Amino acid sequence: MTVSRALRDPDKVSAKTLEKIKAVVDRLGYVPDPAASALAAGKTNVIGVIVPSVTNNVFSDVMRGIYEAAEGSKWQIQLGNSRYSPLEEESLVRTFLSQKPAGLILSGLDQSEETSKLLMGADCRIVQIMECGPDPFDMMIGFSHVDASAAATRHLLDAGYERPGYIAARLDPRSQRRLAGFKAAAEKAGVFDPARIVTTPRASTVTLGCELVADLLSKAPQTDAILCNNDDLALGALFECQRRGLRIPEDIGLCGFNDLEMMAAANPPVTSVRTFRLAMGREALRMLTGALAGIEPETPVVDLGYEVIARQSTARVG
Amino acid sequence: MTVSRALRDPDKVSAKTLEKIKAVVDRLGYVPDPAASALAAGKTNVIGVIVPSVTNNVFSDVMRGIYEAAEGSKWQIQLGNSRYSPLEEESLVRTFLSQKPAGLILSGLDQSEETSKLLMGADCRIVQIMECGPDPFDMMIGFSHVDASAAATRHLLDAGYERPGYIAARLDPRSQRRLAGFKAAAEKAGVFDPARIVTTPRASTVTLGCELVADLLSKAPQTDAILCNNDDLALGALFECQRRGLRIPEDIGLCGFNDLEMMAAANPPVTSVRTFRLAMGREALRMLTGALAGIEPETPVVDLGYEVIARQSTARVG
DNA sequence: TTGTATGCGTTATCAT
DNA sequence: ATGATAACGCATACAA
Repeated sequence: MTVSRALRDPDKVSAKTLEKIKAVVDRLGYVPDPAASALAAGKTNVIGVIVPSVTNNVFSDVMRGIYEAAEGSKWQIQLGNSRYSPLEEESLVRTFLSQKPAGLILSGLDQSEETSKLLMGADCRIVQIMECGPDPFDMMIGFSHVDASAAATRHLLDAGYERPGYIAARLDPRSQRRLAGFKAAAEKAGVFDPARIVTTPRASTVTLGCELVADLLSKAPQTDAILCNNDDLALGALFECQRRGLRIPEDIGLCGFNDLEMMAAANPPVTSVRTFRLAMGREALRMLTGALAGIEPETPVVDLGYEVIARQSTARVG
Repeated sequence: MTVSRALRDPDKVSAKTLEKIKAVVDRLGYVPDPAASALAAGKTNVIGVIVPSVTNNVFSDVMRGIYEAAEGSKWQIQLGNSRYSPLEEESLVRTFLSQKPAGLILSGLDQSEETSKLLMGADCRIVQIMECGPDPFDMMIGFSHVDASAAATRHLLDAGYERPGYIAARLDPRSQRRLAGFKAAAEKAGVFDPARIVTTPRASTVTLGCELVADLLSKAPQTDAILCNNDDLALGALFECQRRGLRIPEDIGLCGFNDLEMMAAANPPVTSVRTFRLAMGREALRMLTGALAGIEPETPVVDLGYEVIARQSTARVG
């Protein structure tokens, strides 16, 4: 019993005993059994993280933030991949909950009915990431996708483009909200034309960016700017426009979303909407572990905002 | 006890009892406690995976392969991020082993002395991924980085380039072996010049690809082809060459490594060395779970090979 | 095929 | 500050 205390909370043991214990632990190479601990205590140091994709750059940055913030602490990150499927998400939540986790980090606002039920009854802290919305299960950190893409749209219009189009792949809930933001801003400016929207359920790739641009330009050749649902598509769009001899930004403007590192290095550099993915992961974990330590966040919902990074690809001359 | 059996091995229970049990399990929403199971059985269904980076595209593809192969099975994937640090790797191995995992998947051949000791004494199956080498702890699946980059180098020479350079970032063991492969092939052809090698300890980015090319061309302006340690650098190299008005492939040839999806979409399409990352993850998990089920692989070391995908960026005319 | 007794290694609780 | 006891929920070994 004293050993158990010494290892978990050294202050509760006299210095002398502590020393003795440490020596023996070292000599024997003793390592506590987490399973026995979990069984006896009825809880674990596991923090479950569920993301829709482990390949997508966006989520890998968030994951990195989470791992960095957890580094060296007692918290164990456990990663689940829902592959954009609400059913797989539900199954993962079930699995995680059976492990009596200390906390759960989920992506987005659109959990299924069943998942919501599980989460409401869950005896752990929860952080939703990637978006901001009105009704967090517990805590939330992200930004408004509608606002961010509306801002990007206005940037295109302010730059002098008059017939903006939109390309998107895999319409997950966040993509749909970005599309809605574009539509709202374009309608407000009186430049919305559904013929200039091209989408597909396929997953985003650079190649797909090329194809979507080809589609868009054949359907609506007058398009003079393209807002891309993410930077992979934007890179494809850049390549495809250049292959067609279109000058960027003179003939056509280009804007991405997320501001991956490559956008600044491109030729020409591509305008994008910066999002704070590393910080989001880091802060999500901090909110969670803080709450577990009894320190509640000032507000349950944290909006990290976004920033339109204007570059040459939308710097129309004249 | 019968319930325990029914849930783990339904065949050992009569159909009638099974049905009754299922009904009650459903009604009560019973979920077994993995901690209690681990404690009683002295083992778990956890498969620990340690990768050096969760951001790098290369590893995210491998991870995806692992997750896909584990989907729906009883095996629980647990991911650790060693951030290219042998010490963090050692700490992760220690943590994983305390959980009595069924298996471990590690990256590379270069575990520390201490890590090796831990692994030799470990009571679980082990798969090393990313590389092939002579002395697996247990099983191994990957390819030869030396051979792959030597093949890429020969491709450049066969295409008629005569003064190939090499750019690389973050010289982890695999990068070093790729550099060694380039050097060996270039020396063999009598075209090796250390002035045409530019490296940095910084992590690979597209922007860094631009900078390294700038460096290379200022140190060795006669360079007529660049072999890039990975595709991020290659993309940066593409942009930087184009910014400088160099024609690809006429003035300078370009070859990447890994064949990320974007290389085929680029303008011009960029030659790269294809590696089988998704398959590597998938097969690593299959080898592991197969072995756990008593089915040993035909050979402990599996070489997945590589393929030089020649594209326009090295199609020199004349 | 089903059930009983026992123990896994830790922690909560209470006592000293 | 330290220690004794019981309990956590499941699986092993064995019995019926």
